[in-house]
Amino acid sequence: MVIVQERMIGQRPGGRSSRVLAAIHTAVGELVGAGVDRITFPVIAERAGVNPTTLYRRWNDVNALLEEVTVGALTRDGEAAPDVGTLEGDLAAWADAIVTDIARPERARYLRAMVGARTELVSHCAVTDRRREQARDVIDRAHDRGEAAPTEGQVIDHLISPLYYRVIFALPVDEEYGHRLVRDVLAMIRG
Amino acid sequence: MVIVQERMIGQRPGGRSSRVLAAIHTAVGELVGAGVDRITFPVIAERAGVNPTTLYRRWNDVNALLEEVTVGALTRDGEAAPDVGTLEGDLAAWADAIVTDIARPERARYLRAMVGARTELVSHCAVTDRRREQARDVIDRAHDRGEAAPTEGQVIDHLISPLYYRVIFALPVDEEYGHRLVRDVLAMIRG
DNA sequence: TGGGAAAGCCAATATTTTTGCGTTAGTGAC
DNA sequence: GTCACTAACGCAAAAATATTGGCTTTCCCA
Repeated sequence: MVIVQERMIGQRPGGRSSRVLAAIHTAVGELVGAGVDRITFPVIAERAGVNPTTLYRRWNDVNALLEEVTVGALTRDGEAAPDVGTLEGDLAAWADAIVTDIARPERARYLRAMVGARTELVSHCAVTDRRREQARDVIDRAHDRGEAAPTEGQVIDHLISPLYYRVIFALPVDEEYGHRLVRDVLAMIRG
Repeated sequence: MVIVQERMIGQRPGGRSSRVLAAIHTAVGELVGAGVDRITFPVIAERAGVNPTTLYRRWNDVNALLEEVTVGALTRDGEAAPDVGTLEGDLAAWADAIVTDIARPERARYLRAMVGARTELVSHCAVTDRRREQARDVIDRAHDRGEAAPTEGQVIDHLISPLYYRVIFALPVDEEYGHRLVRDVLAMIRG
């Protein structure tokens, strides 16, 4: 006589598992920050003091792990888009912040790894979701001041997309370029 | 007595080398087209009837080979941007062509692999250079007709970039989206 | 033709990935 | 508390992939 006990089969968030996960995330961050070129599971595992098998079991490949770390880091630091007082000023200052952020070599490494991890269509991109919220803020402030403003989609398509596109294809990005994009977006809403 | 003979030390375009190269390119194309998920050097080598070492010697990694194949394919099919008779019509038809092109799963696979291959800054992106030429054509035709037209850079930044951005991040793309981008670009030059 | 080197192949080695299975340690039930 | 259950980790062996040294083929040019 066997009684199959019905129980909540769930994850295990506490204790050792979380410690291991934290160690792995930290290790990845250190390696990427140090500019290590060959980031493999064995390398990460050694630095985290963990068995490589654990990594292979939990993630399909290195890119998937890098994506997870990236998303975690991006959702954690929730700085708001700068508030300068005008739409053009807000957009320009925000573009500057984005440029200095994504022009960092390790951020580029993360982004490219993320792209490699994608295999099938998704409805939204976690990495740029934060950007979407920030765009929302800037636009709302403009509306409150009675200024005409682009839509959220327009900001994503014509400011965020070109910037990320360039970083991903390893093309140079600077503040002047960001400002040009801002001018284009503003011209768009006057058209 | 040794005489170091000064000779053109160059590549070797003919004979076996070119046959091997062609076989490799073909093999990659077939594998990508067939949707094979794990494309490794041994797999490619077997299909091409070549020793894997040849691949390791010639390319640093699979992504580098995929990039080469991609660039070759893109520069080969040199269809011109459609000529409808108006700037808006040209841009819309061109956007449609791009959407149907890059929405294909194997193209997305190529693009993502390319991105993974990039490690250091480059001055231009071979894959989108063809797009730049096409943009140039559309803009020149508009100018010839006396129409106001965006700059080449604007077309790249606000039409090409958002489209590729979406494909790379595995976000859905359709013709309606392309048309929205075209409308934004046109609004921009009126602003 | 024939010298010289580019490009291939083969074989040995290193590294990474995969898999089966024993062990550790969170978690809920009592 | 302690017990049963099992998710998650570790270990070790095997498979696959990547790397490297040295030899052979075959283009290319004189």
